[in-house]
Amino acid sequence: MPRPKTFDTSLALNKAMMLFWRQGYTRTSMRHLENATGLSAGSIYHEFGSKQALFDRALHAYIDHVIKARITRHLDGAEDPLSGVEQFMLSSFIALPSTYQQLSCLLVNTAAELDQNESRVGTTLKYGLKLIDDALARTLERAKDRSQLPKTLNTADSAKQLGLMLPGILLAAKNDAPHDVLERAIKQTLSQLKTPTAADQHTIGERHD
Amino acid sequence: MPRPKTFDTSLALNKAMMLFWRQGYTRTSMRHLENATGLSAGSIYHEFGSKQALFDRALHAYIDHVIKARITRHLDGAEDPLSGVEQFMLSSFIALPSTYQQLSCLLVNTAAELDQNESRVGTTLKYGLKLIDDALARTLERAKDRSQLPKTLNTADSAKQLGLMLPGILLAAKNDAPHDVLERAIKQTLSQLKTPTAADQHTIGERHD
DNA sequence: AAAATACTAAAGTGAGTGTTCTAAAACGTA
DNA sequence: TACGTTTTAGAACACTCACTTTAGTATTTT
Repeated sequence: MPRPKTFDTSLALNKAMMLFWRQGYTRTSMRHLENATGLSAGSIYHEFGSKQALFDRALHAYIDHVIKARITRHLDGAEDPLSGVEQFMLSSFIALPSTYQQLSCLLVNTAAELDQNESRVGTTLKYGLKLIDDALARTLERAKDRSQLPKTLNTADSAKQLGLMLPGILLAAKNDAPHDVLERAIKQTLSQLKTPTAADQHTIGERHD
Repeated sequence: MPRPKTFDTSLALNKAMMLFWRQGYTRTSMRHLENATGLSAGSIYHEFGSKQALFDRALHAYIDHVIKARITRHLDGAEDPLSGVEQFMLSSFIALPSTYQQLSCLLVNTAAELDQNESRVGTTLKYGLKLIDDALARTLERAKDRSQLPKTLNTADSAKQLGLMLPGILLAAKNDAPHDVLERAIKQTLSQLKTPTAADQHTIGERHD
């Protein structure tokens, strides 16, 4: 019986996500969001509740679309797991679709910008980061099965090691670091994983915290 | 002839630096800076010109005091260069003096928060990051001289590799990542450097960009 | 004492912030 | 046609922001 809504919620959410991605949370004002979504502030608050809640949903949308697509494409969907991992790492700062270029990563940006006491966004953030770590570990395990990596390698720790490099890579890329330097650091790390080390022997098995 | 100034500029700068370190640039208002320094807004503007200029000087102070102290203590001043590097990496998220605790790193925070077109702060930032990379490379080279690392190791690339991990480590620590996971990732990376890999052979010598 | 400089405190600038209110508009049903 | 309900745009709210101005006071030298 009531008046039906005239806009597409998920389309508006996507517009908001792109804006947050490009500008971060703080630098994006409600006026910007009004312009980007085509909605008025009233409608936005009616639909999403608050700027923070909208951001949380935008972050979720980012994880579900952008991150999961990259995981599927470069990791789980990779024919060759080890070069898939390399592609995944490289794709964090190059070879993005043209519209997404120079956008860094919303997850990393959020982790840096986030105020500790915004626990709602914090849990969404951790969910996204864990998604990446797990996918990396899964793919390293697959590489191990194919004897691309030594049997002694701790894949969970190695996945963490790679995951820890991503923020640094993105920040460096944002600050005009030459791409070949980043590329070399990634390739060096991966080639080190291929070589068995004494340290691996001490940390086989368990490790579930 | 005139009335001499009654406040200590470098002391006020240090107070401002601590505040920026704890809260970041955007979240620190002029009112906060007035309270922290004990100066009135008028005096601050007379002395430093603008909030941005004050931040730039605070960042310089951070580099010259905090960063250089850590480099001297853990890298250049280390008896054992390799374990010095390990201590340097670990000290980024633990074992800080109690007053500095939970403060992450102003350099990393700035790199993340920075708007690309603030070129003044951008150059200061690069200066600080290069300081770290160079010190790491220097110390790895020293470790190589003592046969702690293989002669084939490219120290510049390895320094970059370690430097790229720092932002990730700090962001992870800020987001409640368990310290032992971070510790293991660091130690694993270092033990990998000790093992010669095929990739090293291709990248010996040159590399000056 | 006069001149010059340093500093504080407060008010005020104009722009921008997230959020709420209001009232009109648009629909399905009675 | 009129009603109940929801959507919508836009004004308005109360506030903070960086920054400037002004007026007054303090401390020095000439």
